[in-house]
Amino acid sequence: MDEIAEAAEKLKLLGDKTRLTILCLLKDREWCVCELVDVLSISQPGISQHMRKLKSHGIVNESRRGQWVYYSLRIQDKPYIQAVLDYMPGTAGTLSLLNKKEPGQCCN
Amino acid sequence: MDEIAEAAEKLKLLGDKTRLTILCLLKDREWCVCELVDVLSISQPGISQHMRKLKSHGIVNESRRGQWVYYSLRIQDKPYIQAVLDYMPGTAGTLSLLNKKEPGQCCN
DNA sequence: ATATCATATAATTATATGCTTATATACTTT
DNA sequence: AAAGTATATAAGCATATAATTATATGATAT
Repeated sequence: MDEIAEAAEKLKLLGDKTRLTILCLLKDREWCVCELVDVLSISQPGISQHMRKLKSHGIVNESRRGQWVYYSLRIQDKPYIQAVLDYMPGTAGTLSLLNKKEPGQCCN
Repeated sequence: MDEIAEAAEKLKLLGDKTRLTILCLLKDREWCVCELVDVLSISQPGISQHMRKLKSHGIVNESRRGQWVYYSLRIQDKPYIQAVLDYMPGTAGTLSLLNKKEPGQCCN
């Protein structure tokens, strides 16, 4: 697959409101699935499926700790994704767009 | 629509191989529809529909001159789109990915 | 006016996408 | 081992998307 096709595939992943929101939340810290469920208006399997796509394209890291699964950004080697996220709100700004507070203690 | 939703909508436009290729071709000069048809493996109505989407989101300018319609980038005010395209090939590199030469004199 | 060329729109179709509910897997605690 | 909690997978459905073909619009030239 050529350079353009590969970039298009990644950009398509960013081109979904829910996924882009997740990536914005991940800008400042890792999040576990239960926290994302708390904050986004979508079911747990919905979150899970989005994370699988992001993971399969190498955009997030997965880390199982105890019964929880934490996701974090993995975009050091993906400059144009970094560039996009640089122009997007971080955790706090995204939460306020969602009219949500930092999720409580669902995982610890 | 909030900031994230709006960005997602624009990124979705970039997340299609054909459209992203068109934007890469437009990096260095304007192109008319007939040239794009020459170079991309897609029908003329296909091109037309992609250009309409790009135009309706303000990503390209349209300029009718004679019987031809020329499109050019309009991304000065869209920094993250600029950033993405900065990492993508320009006209020449894109043509070589497509195994095509500069289109001949279809419009003049 | 008519013919020709360039582009746009409409209608259709096949496929992809995002979501939901139901169920399975994995880990932890008792 | 059994129950409880967190996450993942599967199946199904509704909508969106990108392509095609057919047709309409618009501009130019004879």
